[in-house]
Amino acid sequence: MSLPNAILGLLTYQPMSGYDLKQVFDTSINFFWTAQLSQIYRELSMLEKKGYVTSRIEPQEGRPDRKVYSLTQEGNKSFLEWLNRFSESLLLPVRDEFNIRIFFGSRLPKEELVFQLNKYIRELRLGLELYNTLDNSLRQYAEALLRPEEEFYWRLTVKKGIIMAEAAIRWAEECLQELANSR
Amino acid sequence: MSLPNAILGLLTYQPMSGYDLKQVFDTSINFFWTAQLSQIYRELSMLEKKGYVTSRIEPQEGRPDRKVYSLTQEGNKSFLEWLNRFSESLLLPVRDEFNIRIFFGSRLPKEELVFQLNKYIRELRLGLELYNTLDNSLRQYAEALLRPEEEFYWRLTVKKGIIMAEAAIRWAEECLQELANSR
DNA sequence: TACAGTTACTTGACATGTCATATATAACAT
DNA sequence: ATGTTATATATGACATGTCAAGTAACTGTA
Repeated sequence: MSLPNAILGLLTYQPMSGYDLKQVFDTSINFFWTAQLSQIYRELSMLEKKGYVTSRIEPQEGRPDRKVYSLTQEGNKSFLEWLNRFSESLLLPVRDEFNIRIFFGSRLPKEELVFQLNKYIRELRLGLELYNTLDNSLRQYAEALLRPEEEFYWRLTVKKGIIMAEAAIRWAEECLQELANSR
Repeated sequence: MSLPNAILGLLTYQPMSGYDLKQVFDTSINFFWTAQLSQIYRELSMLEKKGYVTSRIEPQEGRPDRKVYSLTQEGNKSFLEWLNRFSESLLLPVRDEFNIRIFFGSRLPKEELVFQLNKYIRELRLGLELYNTLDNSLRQYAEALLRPEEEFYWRLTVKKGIIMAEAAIRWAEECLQELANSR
């Protein structure tokens, strides 16, 4: 139920096409809930069937016509209901494939584990850099979407990404330490 | 591809029924990769079709017969290949529904946000307690599965759970702080 | 004695997510 | 001239995950 509601939520800002939505996703929600274009298009047609959005074709010269979706009153109502209806448990099932490999770590050569842990750390550091540059451009993003009052909350979600990535780096470094000790 | 390989990995310890596998899951892998019984049964029959496991019916008195699955040589080979084939990117897409709601936080009453953040912290603390008691029982678990040499790696996965939960708690507390400041 | 809970296995429908491919045109670079 | 990237939408096959219910018989509790 997250993706359709994330889409409805973004459409509360302004009418957008599926392509537009993907752009906004990639610079915001994508960091904690990924969506592919194909999924967005599918959800949009399902939301239209339910009457939560309406579409309007905008002819364009030279490039394919835009299909712009707008939120309906029922769509807005449904979104706000979802937003206010926090699930029983706020802890969603974690899916961490990297941890599965660590779980079976005794079957891997230690050098391979050390190599992969270092690679993991490198990738997390790249992610951190991305979050930090994103953090700087948040204000412009808020202005572009005509939603300056959202900036505060967007900043909180970015902060979570940063804190979690830093924690994962610390964990991986401890793993390297313990692997070195156990040799 | 994670679930079938997690199952194959557990079957390297000893032959088990789907029900057994679920028990082991619930006390270990479930913390970073959840699986429902129905999923495990489905994967087992698919793995059998591929020739990665074989099954044998163990008649039981009084209760339904057990269908015990054993790893084949090809199954073991396939598992080890998967284990050694780390994916290009070690950072799987994160799915954090709680963060979606924070993203749209301006649409929620502040008291509701504060309430949910506190609930989030409480749940994470409960999770931490669980991890800590689990940590103490890891040795017995390792002995029960006749795999004392795995304990070291299992402990690393538990450590990740603890570190990540602690980080999430810190984030939520910072959110509460910032919400209080912004009032 | 009735009911709930546990052991054990299975199926079906559905929801969600991924990957590959298709169409079409403009702008830009090699 | 040719190829790549960006704009824009869409579909199909498949993989994966969730939810609900069904069968069957024992064990423990009220």
